[in-house]
Amino acid sequence: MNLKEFSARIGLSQTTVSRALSGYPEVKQETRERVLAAAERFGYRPNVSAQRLATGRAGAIGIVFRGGGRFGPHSSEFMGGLSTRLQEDGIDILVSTVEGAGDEEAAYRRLAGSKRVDAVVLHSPACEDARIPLLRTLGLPFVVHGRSDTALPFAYLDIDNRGAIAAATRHLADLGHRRIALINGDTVSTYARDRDRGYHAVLAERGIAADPALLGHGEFTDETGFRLMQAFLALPAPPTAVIAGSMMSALGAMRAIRVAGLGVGNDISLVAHDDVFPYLSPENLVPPLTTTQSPIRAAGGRIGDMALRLLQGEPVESLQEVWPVDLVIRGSTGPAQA
Amino acid sequence: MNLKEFSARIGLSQTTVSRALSGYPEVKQETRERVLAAAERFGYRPNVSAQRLATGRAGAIGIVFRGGGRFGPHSSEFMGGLSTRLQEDGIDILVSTVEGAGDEEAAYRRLAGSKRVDAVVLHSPACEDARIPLLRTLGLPFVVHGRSDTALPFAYLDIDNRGAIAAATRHLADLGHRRIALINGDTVSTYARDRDRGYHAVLAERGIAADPALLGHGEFTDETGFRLMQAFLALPAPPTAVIAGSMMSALGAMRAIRVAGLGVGNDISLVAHDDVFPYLSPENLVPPLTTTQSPIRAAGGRIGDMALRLLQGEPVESLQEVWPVDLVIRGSTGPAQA
DNA sequence: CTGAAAGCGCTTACAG
DNA sequence: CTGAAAGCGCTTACAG
Repeated sequence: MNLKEFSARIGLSQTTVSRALSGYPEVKQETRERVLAAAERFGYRPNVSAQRLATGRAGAIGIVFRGGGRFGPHSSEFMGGLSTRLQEDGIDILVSTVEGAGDEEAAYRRLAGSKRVDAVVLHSPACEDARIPLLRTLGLPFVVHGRSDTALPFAYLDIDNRGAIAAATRHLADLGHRRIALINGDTVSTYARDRDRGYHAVLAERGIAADPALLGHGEFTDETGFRLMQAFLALPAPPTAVIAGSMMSALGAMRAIRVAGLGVGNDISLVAHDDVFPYLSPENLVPPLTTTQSPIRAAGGRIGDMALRLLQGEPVESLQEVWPVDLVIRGSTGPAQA
Repeated sequence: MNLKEFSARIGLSQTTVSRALSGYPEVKQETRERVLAAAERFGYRPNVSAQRLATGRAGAIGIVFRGGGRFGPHSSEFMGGLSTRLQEDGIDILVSTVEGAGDEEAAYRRLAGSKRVDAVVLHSPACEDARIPLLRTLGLPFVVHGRSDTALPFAYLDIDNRGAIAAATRHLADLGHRRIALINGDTVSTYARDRDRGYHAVLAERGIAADPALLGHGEFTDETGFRLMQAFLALPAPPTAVIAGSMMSALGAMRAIRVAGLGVGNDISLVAHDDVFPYLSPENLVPPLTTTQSPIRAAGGRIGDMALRLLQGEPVESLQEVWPVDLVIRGSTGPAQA
């Protein structure tokens, strides 16, 4: 049933019915109620394609993932928060997957050109990210999950990566550790740079010489965590503590520690950054893991919120947030062994 | 730029331009090339909302998730495959999240009523799933990931859950195990029933009495795996082998085994069903895990394919597949200890 | 507060 | 092989 039929059936014009359904103020309360009740009864729902064409709004927000749709756990949790939030406002979320970074530009051009989305969420920004000027050129509004160094302001939500890793490093230094390793993410991302900075700042603050051999970069997987930790343990002077950038890396690191016949928490202290996955809790590990925690799911929800506000015309300057990160001390960190 | 402007610019009618761009056969080759080149040069792309309204096709496929968007790793991998495949054909994927099962019906009604999607993918079916008759009533085409007992045929792709767990159980029995535990998924799903069946069939075949205390059900999380395994180990006669329904459960089970001071592979054999996650490989665990493996990502891709074919009018009877599952033997399974 | 009608940007049956 | 025009199902400026 379409609007024409439906409005004929209830003896009102299409105009009035449309307005009643869309919540416009100029409809009499009684009329609105009648329309809503009838829509419910007849099961009438406006055709979204027609609405979108008529209003010029796509009613959707886009997000592009590299790696051919190999969503990691971080992306999934983030998406869960984002889509749940956007759904409240009836906004669809359009996921595009591309193979490499080179295809990403084409994806944005396509999204913008075909008016398929009203805005996009940009994630995993590099320190100087070419996608930001591109989106500006395309006139496609965007919210960044993370930060980037740019001349012009933009909407973003980031967590305090620097502060988080600084807190973790400081906690370990307080326990007497002097050889502290860091398993960080890929090298181009701003978040990895910020974490490196937090780490180095505290080392300097405590008069600990930074050893490049104790700093590793790689994907947030169990395997990378394992491999990097094994390399650390094979050093002439292995670390007595390690900070893992994610729960996945931490699982691998724990494994490497055990394989080496060492104990987590007594021989080697371990802190992980936890993005909070419902299926993997740090307090359930043995020993329970000390973490810096920040639910990436909540960040997804908040970014959905910000995207909506951006589309309502809020200036980007008021859409910039940095979330603090808590350090939660559990059993995996302890005094440095002599 | 819209079609009117664009076609005026290149001196052709909207009709011809539209046909050239959509690949209709009646356009002269030379004209088509001219149009495509011009579209590229001017950056013209048809407005998708207008296309959708004109054609009556939503150009999108829907999928509904329960649990408020708390996507587990299985959903994510599946979605990666699905969206990558659909994207090849320019079909969007529309994710709806609902809280509980009760809200799911409303979600389908909304998707169907507003013509937001052309078809949906139904997942995690129960043995008798009310959503199947509902979708049929709504006239919304669908492909099921999994199977369900229904009178009428429908399109589906499932893996051979029964055969997979039967193979795992048989492998353990061959190694001399007589007390084999199974950590299965939730109880209502068809896949869990099929796995139970495969397990029980082999126990019967080998003359092993089934002990209900060795059969556990729950979410595929690290925590559930841990909890169930601890319960098994606390039995008067604990199992010497265990089959975990997912890699997540297996991680938890391994942890429980270690916490009990036992070794995986020597004291307790472990087989896991592996849906293949890029960030967690069974061969990287210590010991490497024996698994029944079936990439859920590939299943997502294939289901995208089937959905497309369904929309092209292929009969559901030709859209029914059951994938065999391989048993890959690694170090986590060994001879039963006396 | 309500309605007639134009317009959103496409596709496609029909005519040539 | 190409084009003029109707139609997809809404929204909304304008008029009353």
